Amino acid sequence: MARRRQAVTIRHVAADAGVSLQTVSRVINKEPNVRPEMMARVQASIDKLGYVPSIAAQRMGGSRSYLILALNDRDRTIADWTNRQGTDWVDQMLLGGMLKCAEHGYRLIFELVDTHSDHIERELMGAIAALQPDGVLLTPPHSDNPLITGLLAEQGISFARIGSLKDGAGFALTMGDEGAARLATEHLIALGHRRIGFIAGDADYGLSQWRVEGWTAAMAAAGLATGDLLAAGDFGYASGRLAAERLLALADPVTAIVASSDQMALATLELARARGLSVPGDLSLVSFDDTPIARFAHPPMTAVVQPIAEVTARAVALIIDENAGRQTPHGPVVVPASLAVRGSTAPPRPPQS
Amino acid sequence: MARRRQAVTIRHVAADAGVSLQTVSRVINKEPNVRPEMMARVQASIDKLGYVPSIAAQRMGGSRSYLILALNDRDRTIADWTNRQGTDWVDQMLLGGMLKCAEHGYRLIFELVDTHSDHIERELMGAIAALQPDGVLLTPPHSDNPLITGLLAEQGISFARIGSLKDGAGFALTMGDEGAARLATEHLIALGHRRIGFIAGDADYGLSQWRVEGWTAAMAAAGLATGDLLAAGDFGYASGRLAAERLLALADPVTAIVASSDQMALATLELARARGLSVPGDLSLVSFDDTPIARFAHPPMTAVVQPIAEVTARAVALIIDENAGRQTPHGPVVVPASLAVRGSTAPPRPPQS
DNA sequence: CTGAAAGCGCTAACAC
DNA sequence: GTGTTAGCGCTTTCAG
Repeated sequence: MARRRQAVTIRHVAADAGVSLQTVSRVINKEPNVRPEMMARVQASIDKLGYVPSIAAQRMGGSRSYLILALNDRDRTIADWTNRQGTDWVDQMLLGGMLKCAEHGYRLIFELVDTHSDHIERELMGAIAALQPDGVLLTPPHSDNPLITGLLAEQGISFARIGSLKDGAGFALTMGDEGAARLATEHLIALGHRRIGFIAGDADYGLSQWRVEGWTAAMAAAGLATGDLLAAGDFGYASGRLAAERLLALADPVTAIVASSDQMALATLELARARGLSVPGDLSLVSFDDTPIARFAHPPMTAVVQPIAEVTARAVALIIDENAGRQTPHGPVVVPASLAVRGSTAPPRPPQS
Repeated sequence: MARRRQAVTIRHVAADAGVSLQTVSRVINKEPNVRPEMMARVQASIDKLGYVPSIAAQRMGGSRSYLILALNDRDRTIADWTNRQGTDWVDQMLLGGMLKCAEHGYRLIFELVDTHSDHIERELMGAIAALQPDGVLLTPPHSDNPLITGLLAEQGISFARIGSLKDGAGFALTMGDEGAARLATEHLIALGHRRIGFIAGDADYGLSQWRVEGWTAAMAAAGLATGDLLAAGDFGYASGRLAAERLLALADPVTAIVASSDQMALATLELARARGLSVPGDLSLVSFDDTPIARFAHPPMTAVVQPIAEVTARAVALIIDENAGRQTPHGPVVVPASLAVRGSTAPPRPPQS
C-alpha cells in the first residue's frame, strides 16, 4: 500500500489563489478580518480544486477535531442489537446527531462503554486520547455518572447529558419525563379510570423517578390514591411481567397501567391476554418509548413518543455552539415527549353493582 | 476553551522507559525488530502512564488513520429512521462492524451519500479528504457503482462491496441471495405448493436478480412452471401491494408467495387479509430480511434471515488484513442467509375437485 | 536492533 | 488585513 497523502492541501489552494496559507485557513474557518474579495478569490480556488481540509491535520494544528463522541451503554446496546426487537434508540440518535453534525462539518462517532465496570475511566480516557473529540454525548445511565462527567469537565471537553436534570458541568437535556408521565396518566383519567397502576423503570436511571412523580402528581391532582399502585421494574420484559402480576392481583384491581418501557408494557399485555383480560376492554395500557414493538402490538399501544432524534440534535447544536464560543443557555433543555393515542386505551368497564 | 493537547504523548513514554520515540512507536505498532525485554519495558511504561496514541497524529505521520467508513444510501436510510418501522440494517452493521473494528483499534464511521446525485464523486472525495479512511464499506446500491468503486480503487483505498459479486477492485461479499431464495422456495415446495409466486426487489440492486434466479432454479428443479408467477417490486410497501394484487388475480392463483423484502411481504399479508384470505391457510408467505415487522406480524413471518452483522464483520476484517499486508482471499466471500420458519407458511389447502 | 532527523497538513501566535 | 514562524504527535526515512 503506497503512502497515501492528501491529494490537494491548503498549500495548493494558497498557491492557486496567490495568498498565504494563513489566509486560506482563515477562509476555511470563517474567521473575521478577511476582505470579502480576498475571501471570494480563495473560496473560488477551494471550489475549483475541490479542497477539503483534513480533520486529522486540523486537530494537530489547532484545538478542534470536529469529532463528537456519542457514548452508549455497551451491554444494553449490544443486547438490543442482538435481540433484533426493533429498538431504535441508536438509529434515532444517529438521525438527529449525524445530520446536525453534518450541517456544521462535524462527524459523530459512536462508542460503547461499560457502565458497571471499574475501568470506565480508563476506557473513556482511551477514547478521548485517541480521538480528542470536541464534545461528548452522554446517554442514560452515563449522564449522571460523576466519574464520567468529572473526567470530561476536568479535560475541558464540552458534553451533553441526555436524560439528566442535575446542575453542574455539561448541558442537561431531557424529554420532559415527568410531564410525559402526567400526560399519559391524565389521558387515562380523562377516559374515566380511577385505579391506574404504574410500573417504574430501573432506579439507576434518574428519569425513572421523574416518571413516577409525573404519575403521582396527575393522580393527586385528580384526587386519586396511589398507595399500592406503584410497582418496581427495570425496563426489561421479565420485570414488567412481575410488576403486572402484582398490580393485577390487587384486591381492588387496576383498570389501567402505565409502564415505563415498551418491553414492560408488552409483558403486561401478554400477561393480561393469558389471564383472559381484554385490552383495552378490561385493562388499558400506556407504554413509554414507542419503539416498533409497541406500534406493532395487538392492539397497537398508546405510547409516549420520545423525541430522541430531536433531543440529540439539540445536544449536538449546544456542543458546537459552545465550541464556537457562542452563547449557550443555562438551565436544562427540555424537548417534551408527546402521547400517541392508539388502541390500547379505552374507558373502563362500567362498575358492576 | 483552552487549547487542548494530548495529556500523555509518545514522548512521555519514551522518557519514562528511557528509550527513543522510535522504539515506542515500534512497540505500539507491533513491528518486528524489537527485543522482547525492550518491548516489555516500553509496554510497562505505556500501561503505567495510560498512554493511547492520538489517531490524528498517527494519520499525520504515517499512512494509517485507523478509520473505516461505512457508506449507506442517504434517502433510504433516513426514510427508514424516520418511519421507525424497526428496520435494523444500520444497527446490524454497527454490531458487526464496530465490534470488529474495536478488536483491532479501528473505528467505524457512518456516512450517508446520495445514490442518484451527480455529485456523488464530490461528496465521496470530500469524505475521503476529510477523514482519510483506511477502508470503506459499500452497501447496496453503492457496491456496484463504478463511479464509487473506480474512485476508491484509484485512491488506493481498501474497500468491501457488500451485496456484490462482480470482479474487480475491492472485496465482494454476499449473503448468498440465490441460495436463500432457493431455500425459501424449496421450503414451500416441500410443503406441497406448486403455484409459488415471487415478488422481486428493486432492479437497481444486483441481489434482486440473484434472488429471482434462486427461485427460478428451485422451481425448475421441481419441474414447476414460473411463467406468470414473477412480479416486479422495489422493496417498498406500495410496490409489494401492487405485485401481490397481480399474483392473487391470476386465473390459476398462487398458493404461496416469496417476497424480496419484509415490507413487500407485509403488504401482501395485509392484502390477503383484506381479501378474506387466511395466512397460511389460503396463502403461504415468506419474506426476506427478517426485520421486526416480519417477526411481529400476525402470523409471524417465515423469513430469510440476513446475517448482516456477520458479513459486515467479515468485510471489516478483510480491510484490516489488507491494510496490515496480510494475505486476503480472492473470490467473493459468501456468508449464507438462513431461513426462520414461522407461522406464515403451511401446506396448501387440498385441491377441490 | 536502535536512534536521530525530517516532515505530514494545519493553526496559534506573532509580526508586518 | 495579511504573511511568517513554529510547532502539534506521530511515523518514515536513513544512520549507526
